[in-house]
Parts: sequence; C-alpha cells; structure tokens
Amino acid sequence: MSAPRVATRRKSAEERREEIVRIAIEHFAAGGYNGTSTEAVAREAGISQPYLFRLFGTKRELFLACHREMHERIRGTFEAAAHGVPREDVLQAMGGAYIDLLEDRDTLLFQMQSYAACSDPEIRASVRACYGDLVKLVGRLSGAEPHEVWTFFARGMLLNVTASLDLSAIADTEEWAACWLEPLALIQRAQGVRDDGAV
Amino acid sequence: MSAPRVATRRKSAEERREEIVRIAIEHFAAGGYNGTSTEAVAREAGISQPYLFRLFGTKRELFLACHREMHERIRGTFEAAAHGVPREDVLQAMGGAYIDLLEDRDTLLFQMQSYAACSDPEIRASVRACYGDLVKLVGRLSGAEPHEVWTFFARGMLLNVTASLDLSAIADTEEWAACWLEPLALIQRAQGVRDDGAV
DNA sequence: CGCAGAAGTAAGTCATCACTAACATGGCTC
DNA sequence: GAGCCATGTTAGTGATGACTTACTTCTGCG
Repeated sequence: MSAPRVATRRKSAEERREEIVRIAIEHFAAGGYNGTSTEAVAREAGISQPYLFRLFGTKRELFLACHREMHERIRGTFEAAAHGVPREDVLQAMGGAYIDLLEDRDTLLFQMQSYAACSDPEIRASVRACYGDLVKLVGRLSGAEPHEVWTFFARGMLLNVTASLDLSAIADTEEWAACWLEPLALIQRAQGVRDDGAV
Repeated sequence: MSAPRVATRRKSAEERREEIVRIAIEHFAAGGYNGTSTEAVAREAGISQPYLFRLFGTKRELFLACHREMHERIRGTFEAAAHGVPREDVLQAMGGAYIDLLEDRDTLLFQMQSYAACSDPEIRASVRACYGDLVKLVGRLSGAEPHEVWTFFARGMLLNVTASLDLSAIADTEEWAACWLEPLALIQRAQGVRDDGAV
C-alpha cells in the first residue's frame, strides 16, 4: 500500500497564479523582497518550487505581480468609496475606506516593503507608476487641491508606519502610541456615523 | 620582492566600529536588512569579514548599532534646531533641520528600511523605542498639541517615501512628482528667509 | 482509444551567506 | 627585548537561495 494519493483535481495555471500571488503577498509583507524565499511560498501554495518558476519566471516577476494586485485592490477601494459621494466628502470617504482596507495588516506592510525594495530599478519603476496613478486618481475623484492630496497621502503613510511598528500592541503602556492610533479611530467613528445614516 | 605591504597603522576597535557603522548604514539604506551582506560591508571597510563579526557579534547587532547611530543623528539635529528658538517656531525649525539632514538620502532610506525590518522582534523593539523617543522629544521641545506632532511626523514620513521613489528624478516629466517635492522646497525657502535675517 | 498539450515534480547546480575555529602579527609595557 | 593582549587574517562549514534540466502524469478532445 503506497501513499494514499488523494485524487486532487489539477488547477488551471491562472488559478494557481492567483493562489500563489495571494500567499506571496503575505510572505513579502512580512519578510520583504530579499527576506522571502520562493521555496517557502511554493511550499505553502502546495506546489513544487520549479513550478512556481514556470508560472512567474523570476522572483522579481512574482513580486511585481503581487504589487500589481495590491495596486488594483487599493485603486478599486478608492473608486468604490468615492462612488456616488458628493465631491467635498470624497477625501474623507476614501480615507475611511483605506483604513478598512488596512484591517488586514498585509496591505500596509506590503506597501512599506515595496518602498523599501525600490533600490531595484524595475521595482522602483513599477512602484512609482502605481503610486503616481493613485495620486492622480485621488486628485481627480476628489477635486482637491494638490496640498490636500499631499496631506491625504502623508496620513496614509503614517498609518503604514503605525502598522509596521505594531503600535496597537503597546498602546496600553505607551501614551504616545495610543495617541498615534487615535486619528485612525476618529476616521472610523466618523464613518460609523455615516453608515448609521446620520448627516 | 613580495607585496609592498604598506605600513598601515592599526586602528582601535572603537575606530573600526565607527567606520564600519558608517559604511554599513549606506549598505542597509540601499539593500535593507536582508539585502545587505556582511561580506560586502567588511570588504568596503577594508577588513576581513570574521573581524567584523568579532566586533559586532551578529549581523543583527550591526544593524542595531547603525540604527542607534541614525537615531542619535536625528535626535541631535532636532535638539540643535530647537535650541534658542521661540517655542511657537520650534516645529518649523525642526522640520527645516530634518530636511537638511535628509540631503544625504541614506538617512531617509535607512529609516524606511528600519520600518521594513520590523518583522524581527528585536529590531522592532529598538525601532519602536527610538521612534517613541523622537515623538516625545518633538512634543516636549515644541509644546505642540499631539495632533500637530502627528502631522509633523506624517510629513516626515512622506518625505521618506519621496526619497525612496527618487521622485526628483522624474519631477521634470511627471507633474504630480514635482508637486510632491514642493512642500520640501517651501520649507527650505522659509528657512532661507530666516537665515537671511528677515522676520 | 490515443495522443497532444498542459500541469506538475525530482534532483541537482552553483553561488552566496552568516558565522566559526584556529592561527598570525603589530605595538605597548616593563 | 620579551611577553602579552588587542588587532587582525585564512580557510573553512553547513545551510539556503534562485533557478534549470529532464522527466512524469493528468485531462480534454477527436
């Protein structure tokens, strides 16, 4: 009697790619580009490492695929949040939506790791392009002044740091950390009010 | 006749450590924690790699030494900038000083890499502690409200991203990138005015 | 059925990396 | 000038990394 060999249906290359990207995002978010091994990603995806390379070519291509996926998620979130909202409330709505998006810390951490990986020219090119795309999108949807958009992104950036440092873990003992988390709670509260139908 | 053997004076362990830290900061800034090899740092420092390990014990300890050094630099810059300045101008003065500090991009990039390396618990602990220290310092020296301090750091954070993406390299073709660099120029200009003796 | 093409793997290559053990040497003191 | 310690090196080690070659197995289709 040899190994049980459960009859697992094969998946299409496209399905596999999506699975792998989902898993790789988690790994890259935690370990960064250089701190993540394709071997670990393949193992968790339940495939051999050579097959991963067949599907993506190089580790860098895998990273870029993850980056595109994250970009799409954020872009989609912004567009959805702005949909049907009066122009002057768009920035606020997008801010709230971004915070929701960040509930899974991976989104945040991956962003951070993308910036950190920018010494690689190809990665930098992609990150620049996506970032620029978001900046233009936010400006267009909100009609806000450049400096408002700038402030919007500065806040987002600080949220990323908040997540990297996992400040919520020390907010009960460090006053400043609690203070750092407050803007986040504020926006959520404002959003809650909106969800309840008020104003 | 064998190799010329230039009579190089030996340096004290302390001197070596300082040299190595200086060089390692550049490497970590570009490659991040995982993307930097102790071998490369040792080579550039002109010593053997085992000796580097004798001086620092582990790669992580080397990184932490670099991080402490960067923290001291920033802290010193803030304190110097605030010295003798009326309280209500302290935030502005520190902002300008920070920008000066960032003229060498390594300072910025190293910060970014520190956040990215925070999945390591020991590094995270150190980064948290130093960051908290700066937040408290800024609050104390400026007497500003927490939300002002928060905004101050948010701006700093966005500067870090600006440096990572090297936006100045595309500012001439991408309008938004130029716009992103403007706040930076603004603060410098304000500072220039101050230096000229006016107001 | 048969077979072509897609899905998937076992085994290996070669480079690199963090870190070690053991040894060599310069310079200061007495 | 002898001895000693801090400063340094050479030569490894075992693990891991990205990536390849060559091969197998499943599955849909005529």
